Amino acid sequence: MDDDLKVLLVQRRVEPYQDFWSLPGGFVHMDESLEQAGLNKLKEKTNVDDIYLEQLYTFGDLERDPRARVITIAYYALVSSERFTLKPSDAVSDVKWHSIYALPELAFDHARILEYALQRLRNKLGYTTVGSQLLPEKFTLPELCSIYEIILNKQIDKRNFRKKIAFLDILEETEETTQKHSKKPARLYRFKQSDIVELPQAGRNVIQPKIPRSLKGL
Amino acid sequence: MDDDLKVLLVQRRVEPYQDFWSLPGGFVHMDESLEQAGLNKLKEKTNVDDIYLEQLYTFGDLERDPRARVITIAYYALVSSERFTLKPSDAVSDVKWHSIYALPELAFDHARILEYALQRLRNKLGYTTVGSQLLPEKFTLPELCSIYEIILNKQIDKRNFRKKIAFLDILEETEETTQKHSKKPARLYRFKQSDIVELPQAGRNVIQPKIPRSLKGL
DNA sequence: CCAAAAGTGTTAGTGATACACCCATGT
DNA sequence: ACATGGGTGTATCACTAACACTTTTGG
Repeated sequence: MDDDLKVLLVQRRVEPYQDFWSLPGGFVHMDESLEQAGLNKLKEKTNVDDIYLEQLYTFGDLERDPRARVITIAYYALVSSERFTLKPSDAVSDVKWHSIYALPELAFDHARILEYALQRLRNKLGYTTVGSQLLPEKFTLPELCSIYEIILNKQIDKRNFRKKIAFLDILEETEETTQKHSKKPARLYRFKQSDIVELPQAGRNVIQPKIPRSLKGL
Repeated sequence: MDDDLKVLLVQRRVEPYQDFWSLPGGFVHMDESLEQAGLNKLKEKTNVDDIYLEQLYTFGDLERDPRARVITIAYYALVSSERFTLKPSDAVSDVKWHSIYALPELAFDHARILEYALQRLRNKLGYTTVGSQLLPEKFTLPELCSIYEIILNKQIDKRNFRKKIAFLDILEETEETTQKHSKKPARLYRFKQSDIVELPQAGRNVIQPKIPRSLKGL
């Protein structure tokens, strides 16, 4: 919880794009499912398993890698960075979290992949409970709200937010409140279902960027 | 235009799944982009090029094909079936359009792929102009409406539909009307932009299944 | 007692749905 | 003249967005 949306990047030790930052990845083995392969790659660089990966898109343009034709099946996941202890592997010189709003220049077409991922994440936020991945089991409503604010990169009205969440009926109150936050204590909540669920139609578009009527002429 | 949503399937001549119907496909060559590969495969079986393909999803489970590990990068497209003349290739015994609402048993995990595709298509219909792919350049509003009805598999109120379309401001009137449809002639329209565009936020959910409030508890 | 964050309701506007009749043509 | 499909308007309801003050705690 440090109020930023970050991406895990690894720094390349070898050409091409030596010293550039890139998305962690590797080859899919014959005996791994795609998702399992993603999990394995991730485990090599970090210490997390038991994490929800979602397939993003498959990138297969011919010029993606100057050395050879490479097809990348991109996955993404959300985690609290607290759950990680990074461990650089041999092939890379460094592994680090980077704010998605202040990225270095990336290797290959990885900037494009990230852009696509961010867009997807923002959409998903509107009709699923993906946000749950970024919080501990129990959390406060202001914390949940700030997940939305950080990912959507805009301010959200907290009264409307609370109303919407209440209507969606996806949380349950606990008896506990925060302490020592040096301010007024906040009630802790937990998700009724721990996995990511689709919101009912009526409750979609939880919070989405407002687009003025005048743009209708698209 | 025969009032049904159909899928192009090929019948397998060889094991496994001999005589089963399956989605057309093939291997991606080293020097083809993924989309180009899709177009090429399609061209082998039909006679269309110049068609908009969209990547659906990449399926990579280990048990998909009993012979070997196969990763399938699925694409889908929409076309008026009139634009096609089918030409069976050597590897298959037949190529045919099948109503998506009355499919035979399919080879491999192709039923699942199709299900996924239909779901995606229905969603896209709500916030893009994909439907345009299924119509000739000039078409009537009832025709456009029936595209929605067929794909969503439900009735749509034509007054609300016309209102919504007008508001979206994506069509332009032509001077022409239909003739000889043996009934009252209908005005012909055309899309202002010939490609698929995203609808403005305000105009999304053109037509979507109504979900009663009482389901809010997901 | 002051600063900081938590918590709480109402109103106005906009988009969605439901619904029934007249019109133009071909036969 | 009639059958068929094209075309049109209104009223209600539900969701969204905007907005300001009080409460609780720690220092």
